[in-house]
Amino acid sequence: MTEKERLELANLLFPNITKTREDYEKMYPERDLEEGAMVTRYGPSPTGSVHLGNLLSAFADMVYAKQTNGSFYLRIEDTDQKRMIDGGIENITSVLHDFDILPNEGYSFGGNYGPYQQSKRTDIYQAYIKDLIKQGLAYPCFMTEEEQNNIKEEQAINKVKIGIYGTYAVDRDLSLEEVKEKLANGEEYVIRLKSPGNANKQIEVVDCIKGKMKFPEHDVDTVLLKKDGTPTYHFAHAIDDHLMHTTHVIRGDEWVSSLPLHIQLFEVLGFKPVKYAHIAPITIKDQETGNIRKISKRKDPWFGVKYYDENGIPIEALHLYLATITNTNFEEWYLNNTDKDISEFEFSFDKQAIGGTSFDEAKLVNLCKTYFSRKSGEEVYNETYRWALKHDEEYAKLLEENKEFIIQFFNIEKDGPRPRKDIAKYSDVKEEFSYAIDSIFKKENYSKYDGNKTYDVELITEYVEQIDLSVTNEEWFNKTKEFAIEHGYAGSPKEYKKAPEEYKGHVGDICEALRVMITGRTKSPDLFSIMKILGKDRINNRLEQYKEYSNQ
RNA sequence: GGCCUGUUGGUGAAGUGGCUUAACACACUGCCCUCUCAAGGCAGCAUUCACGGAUUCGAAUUCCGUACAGGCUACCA
Repeated sequence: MTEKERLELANLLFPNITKTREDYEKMYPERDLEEGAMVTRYGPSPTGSVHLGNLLSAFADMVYAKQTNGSFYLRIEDTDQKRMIDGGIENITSVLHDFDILPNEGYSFGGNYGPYQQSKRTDIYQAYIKDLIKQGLAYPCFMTEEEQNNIKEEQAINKVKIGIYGTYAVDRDLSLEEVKEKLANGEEYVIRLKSPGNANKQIEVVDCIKGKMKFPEHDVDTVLLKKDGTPTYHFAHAIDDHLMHTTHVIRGDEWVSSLPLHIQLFEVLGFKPVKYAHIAPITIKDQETGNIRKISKRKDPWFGVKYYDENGIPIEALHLYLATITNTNFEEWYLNNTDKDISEFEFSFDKQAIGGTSFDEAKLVNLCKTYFSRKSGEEVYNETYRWALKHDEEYAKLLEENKEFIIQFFNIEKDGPRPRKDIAKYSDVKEEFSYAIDSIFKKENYSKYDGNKTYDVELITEYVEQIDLSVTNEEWFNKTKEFAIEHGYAGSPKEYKKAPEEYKGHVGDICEALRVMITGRTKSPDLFSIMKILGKDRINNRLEQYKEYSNQ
């Protein structure tokens, strides 16, 4: 086709597209950002629910843009209208809000490079397609599904690469007359790239995470515009990331094999290339098969994003976990920088795992515990309260009524250099501090404590009668020792071990009895602190309850 | 079938040719501390980096082959 014929074809195919690519280039000028600033984007497709993997890539997008004073934007990739699900878009934005992974630009966040929704950009894509046709770099293809399937079969039999390329691309060099005829017949068509590549040549690609990779050049005439006039992912990616001036495309690993196509597309379109960073999928070792597999919604509850909220895993702790997946050296840094915020850590692509990143639940739990241990009692209260409001209204109400009182419990052993690590989730708090609120204690009582041991209530009652709650912890313990010795118990476990037959037990046993009667559990934070907060009346009340319980 | 990528302990992993008799963390086991837990301290936990070969004075690190795993091979993203 001559240049003139191509122009005619372009106008024939896209009569309503009046804006040119030059118009769009002017509309979306280069961003005014400082040197090294990264522009990243999260480009979900509203075809299913958000999962951990999505969160991970969005998190990485956010973190890199933030630390370079760049921009992180949200773009809805909804070119496949068939697979759209109801509420899909709303779900994406609400998850980003819930998990505090907030773009500073994009769909529902504003910005100058919109619309940030691909289904609203059809005219833009078509303007570029029209230009490509004018230049002879793309062409309409009228092949039917059947014709394509036949080619596929033939290729499979001959064991050659599958796809429309080279001599298989039969509509590549149709004359203008032929095209007009097919159009007149009402034949449907797609627009394909007239790939200039040669598969015998190699290209080297540098990925920010994976490093150097070699591929054969892309030579398939990939579909750019579908029958319905909407772009394929590949084409939309090239146009959008160029026009929105993305500097780093951070996306899932499943895209690496499209890299030769994407690079070619940028070349053909005359765009400045973007940098790519491909994140390995989150994997898990299957308990049954022992194989490493992609994390799955069915088998792994942590995969779904709801899990974190429902179980009361703090968002910040999840960020911590995402950070440890994103950069392998983050974990050590966090452990050694107890007073620093996650934003002070410098993320870098070469500290990112190349292979699959395995999900380690035990590590998540531990991270959560560390997170809680660094929070003050007041903070624990506020966050737990917020969570309970949504998931356990009854408890929220109790927290509200007992606010100042329960914060005292949350603060036990918090001031030292080695804070307690006993809570991992908000949902643990109610159980862990069940002794702090009378009404909960009454209900739960000693039901959770199913030890066979019975304790001497008379002895403990006598002990409580003489107790002085105004003294220091040390004085208290010395008194307790004295009391133990007076009543035939050893003053320390060591002494007891030396001659067990001489004693009824040791101080620890008295404390244990006391602990069980007061808290209903054999483990608790510092006993004396609990007693001080509870006060004598409550303690006596618990003793009464224990009597009733043990008489049953 | 073709094209890519990966494979270090129970787990997550550090490591990019000699400083590695493989860091660190989680888990586990034992001891210590101790009123119970938790935390903390100490010790133990891969003589070896999927396997085979090559290069080198020297390899977990480079190259080739094999096995296994994952991804892509759509008018889905």
